[in-house]
Amino acid sequence: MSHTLGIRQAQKQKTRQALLDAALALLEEQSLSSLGLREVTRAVGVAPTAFYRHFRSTADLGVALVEEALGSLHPMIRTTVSTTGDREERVTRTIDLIARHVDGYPAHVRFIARERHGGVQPVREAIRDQLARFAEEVKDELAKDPVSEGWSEDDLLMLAHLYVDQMLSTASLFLEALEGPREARPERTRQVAQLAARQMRLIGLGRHHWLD
Amino acid sequence: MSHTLGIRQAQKQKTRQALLDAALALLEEQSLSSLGLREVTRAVGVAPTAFYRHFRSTADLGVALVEEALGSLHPMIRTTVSTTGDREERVTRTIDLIARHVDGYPAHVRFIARERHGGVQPVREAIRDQLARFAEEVKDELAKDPVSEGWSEDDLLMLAHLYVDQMLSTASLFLEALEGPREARPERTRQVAQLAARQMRLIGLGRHHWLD
DNA sequence: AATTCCAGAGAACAGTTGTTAACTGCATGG
DNA sequence: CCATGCAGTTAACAACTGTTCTCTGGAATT
Repeated sequence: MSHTLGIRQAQKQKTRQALLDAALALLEEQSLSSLGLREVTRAVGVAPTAFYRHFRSTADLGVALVEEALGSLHPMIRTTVSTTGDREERVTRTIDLIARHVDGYPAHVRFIARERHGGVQPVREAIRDQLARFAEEVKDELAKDPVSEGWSEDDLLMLAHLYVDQMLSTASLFLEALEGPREARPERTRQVAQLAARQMRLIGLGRHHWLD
Repeated sequence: MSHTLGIRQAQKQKTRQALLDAALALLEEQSLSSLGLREVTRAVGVAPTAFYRHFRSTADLGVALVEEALGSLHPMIRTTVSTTGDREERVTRTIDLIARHVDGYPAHVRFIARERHGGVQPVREAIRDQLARFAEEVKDELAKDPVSEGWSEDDLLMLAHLYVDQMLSTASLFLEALEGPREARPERTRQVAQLAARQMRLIGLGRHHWLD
């Protein structure tokens, strides 16, 4: 199925990726709506006009970044929600996985948190769609759990959205800890993990008494 | 206590407010990090240099907008959380109050949601501080409730943050409904209210079984 | 009534932006 | 091997940006 790309296509994809990477780096200290096309090409070391060979506009590049940041996350979601072990263990495992992801891809996390309500409509929509897909997947996994017996489809989706929002909020807090003063980092990370654990535990409790 | 301002100070405050209003309007379709000082002064109808008489930079103006958008919200929070009535009633009353606020100040809500994780550090910090103050106030109100007997201070604050995040998320959803196609607006608003009600109900359930 | 103060105006600055057009050189397919 | 395609370059454009300095008119102070 996969076809070996010619030298030409390979080089094109390479600069395209360089543009995406440079943009992501520049977005650490600004929003997409203020990201200039020249700024990006300058960082890559390529002529401004080369940008148009890959993207119509910076908004278009933003949508591509959404794919990159969230597209590869689906398998992780599935495995996370459906991990075995007792309830407390699953909570800590989930939070640990989030922390690990933030550590590995901080720029991606920041981009999503920032542009989810950002000033560029197409990007907002792309993020909303991806998160809705996540919620659907979480819902499917929740449905398999015996605890969900008797739940309506609406209620399952409501809970799924709550979980997704919670995960994003937690990821954002981990990121803040990561950006804070170096010496306070471990302690702050611990605090965030503890807060997230309690909140997830409380939501889990509400879940178990939903049908009372 | 209040002193009648001279013509001079009054006129100054008037243009200052005009700058804030114009900025807020311009921020409906972009982020603060891309908002230009000339853009704002042009919208108001004053010379670009007049801007410096009121703000050091657009970031500075952003911080002022945070005060305007969130500063006046504290009394509302207090009265909301401490309203009487049975649990179901309190949930719907709270959500109704949020919806009303979004209706009345949509630009403020959008600004806070957008810049909370936005590209301008001082503004992010200002919003974080204000939200932390909100959480403290919610915590104080929660502590008065007999349900909170035996709760640790940490757990109360954890729940307070969960509620604050939930409120902001709900407000943002109401805003999206408000911005959507005119004909789908009532139905979409109803859906958001229903979703928020269920989520708050579930959190409330978790709260009541916290000490099991 | 004379003086000080200061919000806002005006002009100019160097530097930036997105977009256009015509080009070059090299990998590709006939 | 040669003709075509196309990623990236070069140059130029009008428009825009934040910031500085100088000036002005009228309110505030004395």
